[in-house]
Amino acid sequence: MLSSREEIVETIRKSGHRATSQRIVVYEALWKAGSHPNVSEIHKYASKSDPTISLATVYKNLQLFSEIGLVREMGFRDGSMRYDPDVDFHINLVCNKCGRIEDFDCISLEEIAPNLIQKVGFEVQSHNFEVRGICSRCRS
Amino acid sequence: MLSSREEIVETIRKSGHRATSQRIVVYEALWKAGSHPNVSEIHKYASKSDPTISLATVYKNLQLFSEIGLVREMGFRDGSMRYDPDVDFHINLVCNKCGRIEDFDCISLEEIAPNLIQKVGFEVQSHNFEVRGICSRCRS
DNA sequence: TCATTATCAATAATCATTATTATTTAAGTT
DNA sequence: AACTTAAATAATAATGATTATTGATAATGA
Repeated sequence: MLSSREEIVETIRKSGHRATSQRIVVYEALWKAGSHPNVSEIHKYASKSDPTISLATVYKNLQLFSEIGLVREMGFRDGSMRYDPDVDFHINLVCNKCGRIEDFDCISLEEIAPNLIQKVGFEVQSHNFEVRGICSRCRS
Repeated sequence: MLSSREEIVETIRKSGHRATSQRIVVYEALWKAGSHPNVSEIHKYASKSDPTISLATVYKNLQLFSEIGLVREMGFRDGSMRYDPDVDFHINLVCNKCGRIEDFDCISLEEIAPNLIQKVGFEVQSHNFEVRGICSRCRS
């Protein structure tokens, strides 16, 4: 997580984009909105800081953040996209009953599939590792 | 892959559902439609066997197949759902440029995250392991 | 056969996302 | 500090995938 406003501004600038107030608001909302939020949840939180921020702006900036590696997109069963600000490799345990998503740390992608670039010529940019089932709460 | 019509019929019946001619057509179309097709591609192929089959029927039956483990759903960036009839654990290498999806066999989920059920009480039902980047064709 | 119930086709409705357009603004330049 | 201009924004219309609805049809069990 980029903690200070200056860090966020710098990261966005470095990527060749403008550090607008809306972008900072969206990035902060991403963390406030809880675990793996979807766009409307992020928009809800962003609206608290900037009541006039448009939904389209939230969409666009989440896309930008995804491109510059600040967030990870997770395509979802219900047709909505969710966003995970933790871009490190891990498993998302998704409960099929309650929909809750739990992070689970595991061995690295390099250990699971070593040398993808040399073996099959595939250059890794991002990853999304979902395991679906029933969580502990729903089982008990 | 369930190769014979009898095998398909039996699998659907065992799950407590009717083995209608439309279901068999959809299941067969799933394989004919090539690698990781989306719903409209599957519908296109199903229509060749049954010209009156409805898009909604294809949707419903793919959902059913997913529930009974005959197919794996893959939520996608473009908002459409894709279907992978290979339900064994593997990595889907998705190219961000051309959209092509390549399968990559790797070590098992049990080796990556042993005893999920004992460790965190999570009961695994299905999985979707996506690694995105640039494929060999697009890099050269 | 008849009754029951799942499934079906057709299409309308929904909802997430993207495109459009006129306006505003960040950030470099003078 | 004012000027310039491409980039970003707000508001909203358009798109497109998916789901809901409804009346018809067909499988299954009594």
